[in-house]
Amino acid sequence: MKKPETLLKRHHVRVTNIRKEIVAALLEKETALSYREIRDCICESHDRVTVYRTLNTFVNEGIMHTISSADGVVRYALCSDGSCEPHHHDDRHIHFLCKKCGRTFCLPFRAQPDFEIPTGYKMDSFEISVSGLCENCLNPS
Amino acid sequence: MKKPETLLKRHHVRVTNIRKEIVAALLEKETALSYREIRDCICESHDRVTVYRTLNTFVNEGIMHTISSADGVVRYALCSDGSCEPHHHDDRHIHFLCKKCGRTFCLPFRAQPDFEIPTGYKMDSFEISVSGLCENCLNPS
DNA sequence: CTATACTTGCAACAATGTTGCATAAATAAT
DNA sequence: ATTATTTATGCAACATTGTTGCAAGTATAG
Ligand SMILES: [Mn+2]
Ligand SMILES: [Mn+2]
Ligand SMILES: [Zn+2]
Ligand SMILES: [Zn+2]
Repeated sequence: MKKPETLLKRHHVRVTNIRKEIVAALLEKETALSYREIRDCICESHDRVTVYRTLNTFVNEGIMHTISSADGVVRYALCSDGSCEPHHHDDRHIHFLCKKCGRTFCLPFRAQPDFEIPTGYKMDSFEISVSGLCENCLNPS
Repeated sequence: MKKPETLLKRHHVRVTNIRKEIVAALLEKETALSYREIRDCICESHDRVTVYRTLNTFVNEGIMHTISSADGVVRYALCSDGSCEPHHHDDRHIHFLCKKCGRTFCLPFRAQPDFEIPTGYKMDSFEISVSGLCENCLNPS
């Protein structure tokens, strides 16, 4: 388990309470979280605006990336070590939305499929969102 | 070129002005449109709420489906004939977002790739969003 | 043509997200 | 350790998206 402070320093951003709290929430839950969920994990006294600004900073600095699911909710997930440079998110991994518990996971990188896209179109990057049942919901222990 | 009225009747929804205008806009542009873009295509006097309710009706009746892109904007696209049943959108096609012109296209169905997802997860459905350059922007005529 | 079922517009509300500006806090410099 | 500088925060205000309840209007079936 990594310390939020270490992570922030490694990315050369100032260490503040709200930043530590938000990173801690993401590290603890181990899933992607929406603004609302993040809000519910941190001290209530922080202003909404500060939360949004913090999340924007994290995305810009390559600390987190956003995931916009089919349900229209934007979620934030920690970038795995070294996978995201500032302003250059590496999107080679797949996102998984569990239909039962509603949690969103970044799946570990696996072999990527090839696509057939029509002639005339040029592909730069792609994103794959899978939905179904997560480990926990499929095999409740 | 199909008539909006025909399309609405085939789906057993009442034919009203706003419905004809919205379907006409989608048929004409041949791309997915956001609420904002749709609003700019139709008569200004229609109420916002009616636009949203119309779009919801269309999605529920299988006339359109939504696309939530990486930019967080929800777009609406006509379902190709027979591809969508009410409440049961067929998501076998790929969505393409052009980085230059910003337009979103539903690509015609092609062979689908296989995914490797980690053991323990069960996949129900998936969605693929590709971004890059569209026909028009790649080969300006 | 009339009855009825559905659609519309309006008012009100809630959530998300942004900007400008003064104050406060974190870090760098002394 | 103290001060100076840079950056972050809180507050007010605003814009946009999206929803609901309700009364009035309209499309369609009979
Ligand atoms: Mn991810
Ligand atoms: Mn589509
Ligand atoms: Zn689950
Ligand atoms: Zn284009």
